[in-house]
Amino acid sequence: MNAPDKPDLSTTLLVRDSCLCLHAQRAARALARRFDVVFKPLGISSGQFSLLMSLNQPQPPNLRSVAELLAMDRTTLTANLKPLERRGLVKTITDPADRRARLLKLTREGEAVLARAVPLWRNLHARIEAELANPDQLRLELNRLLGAGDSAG
Amino acid sequence: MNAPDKPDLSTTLLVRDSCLCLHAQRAARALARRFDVVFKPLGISSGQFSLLMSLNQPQPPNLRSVAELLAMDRTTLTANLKPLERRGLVKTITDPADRRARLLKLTREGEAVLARAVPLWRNLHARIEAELANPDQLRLELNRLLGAGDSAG
DNA sequence: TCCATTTACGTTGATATCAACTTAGTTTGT
DNA sequence: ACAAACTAAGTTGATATCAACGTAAATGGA
Repeated sequence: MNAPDKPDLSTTLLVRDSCLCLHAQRAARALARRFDVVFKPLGISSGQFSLLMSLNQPQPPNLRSVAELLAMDRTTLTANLKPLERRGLVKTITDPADRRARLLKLTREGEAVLARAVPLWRNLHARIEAELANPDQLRLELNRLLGAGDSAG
Repeated sequence: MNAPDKPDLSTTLLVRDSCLCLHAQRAARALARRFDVVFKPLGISSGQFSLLMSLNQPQPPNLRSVAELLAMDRTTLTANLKPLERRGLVKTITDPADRRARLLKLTREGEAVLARAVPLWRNLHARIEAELANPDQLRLELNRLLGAGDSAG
């Protein structure tokens, strides 16, 4: 129970240079800002683009499955849907096969916004990939970070 | 000016599988949750850990430089400091050499919390690195995403 | 010196994020 | 059929995130 001292400078530098959580947060913030800028004329954010796109399926998915796809908390998704529903880009219907579940569906207007966003996404995304040495490898590694979660080895 | 149609399924799948913004957000969220869990006994989040660690410098940095280091908006940092100041982990002083600037400093208690967090970070971070094929490569690519910002090429 | 510009920061308003708790519908064992 | 367990989702409260706007201090040119 000795009072822990202040971490020394070498530890600080190690964390700053190597922490994958920090590196991922920074990259995520920077990328979000860049996409926010290009989507701004359409009135949507980068996160809203991802969400709308994930709803563009033949069969309307329920809330849980979309939250899983986006690797976000279920309750975060509930919150994120609110402004999109209010603006008429998304609507929800109770699943007739399971009245607990809400199925999420793009409206016509939601589809139109998404269609206009796609060329903007293509343009910026191509520029971003050009900045990278190996985008495919990056995607693979990022996906690996989703897996386990908490299997305390 | 023709009304854009709904994006077709192949486009949707392309975006879902390749969008680096989406992939980065997902990985960032998943990582944050994992670190939040291990830091919970100390009452700090993963983001607060990164922030506290970035203040552990010989010379107290000002707000702008920390925001840059974390690649976050300056006003976000202002907001993030509030709960840490309220809990007495961080204090700020006006820079005597430039009275516009606030210098950010860990308190003794902030240093103590940070010191107790380090072994928890080491443990989880090692497990996470073990899940990856090439952590160094991942960090390099993530850092590349910080650079340009908006140089519309 | 004086004023325009630049720089550092704060506030506000909207959205994003998650844990903890709650409600309601479904499934299962008997 | 019925109660227990499980599952889908909502609500609340705290923090995180950023753009837009506003304030004050430093800087630089005439």
